[in-house]
Amino acid sequence: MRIATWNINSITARLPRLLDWLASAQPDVLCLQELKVAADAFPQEPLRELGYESVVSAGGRWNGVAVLSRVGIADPATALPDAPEYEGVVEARAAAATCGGVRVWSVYVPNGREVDHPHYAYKLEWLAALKETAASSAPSPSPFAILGDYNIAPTDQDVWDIALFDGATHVTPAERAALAALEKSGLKEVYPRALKYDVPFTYWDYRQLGFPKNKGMRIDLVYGNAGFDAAVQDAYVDREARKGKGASDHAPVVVDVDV
DNA sequence: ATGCCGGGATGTTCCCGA
Repeated sequence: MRIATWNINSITARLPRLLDWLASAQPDVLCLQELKVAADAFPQEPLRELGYESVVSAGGRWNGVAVLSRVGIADPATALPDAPEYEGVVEARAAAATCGGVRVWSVYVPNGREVDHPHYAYKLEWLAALKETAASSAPSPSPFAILGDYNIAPTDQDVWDIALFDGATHVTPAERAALAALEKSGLKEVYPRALKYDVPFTYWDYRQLGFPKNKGMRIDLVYGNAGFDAAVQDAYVDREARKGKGASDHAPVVVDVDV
């Protein structure tokens, strides 16, 4: 089974590229983030024509996540249990489904903006809620994984120049401690192959030739429980999808599992 | 080569992303 995650930065703007990518990469399950679409504008029909059912948590202009599956959907969820609110709202940042026997979460972790911004405290609260979900599901003998845009670079090597991130979000000890907490809960990161260069970045800013100069970040991550990790056959970042006009600023992470 | 930001609403400007 092929499972992938991709921050597509607007499913409306990206629909032609999304449909092309589904047809060529042939994932069985795809976790999407940053849909930037209202629930009633989610493109169910063209996805259904390619054989995909969807669990959608749509937030309108911002956020929005989904799980697409062509191997069935059971026990759908459209929010993280005990998800914290931001400015009085539970944002559309998590969706889950059991697809072909694998429990899959698609998550869009809050950005944090600046370390002294309320959004950063919210980010850490959100990650604490995510850890609770991880801790309750990781012991399951069935494969379980949380895929998505974590907005955290796990190590200093996961950004193109750590010196430029002094005092910035995405690299702080507290954020990395949240990833360590997921591992303590029984999850392990699935590290993708690099198809080019040493570090498999997943995001490159649109500005200042970020992609051609490979000024990227590795922030789209896959964490799985023991059953999932044991089933992994291959994993890679499909940087081809970042090329050309009309690309998302993120590339998909693809994981092949033998389940 | 992959080429100098893009998306969407509050709309012709602003907020957000990381």
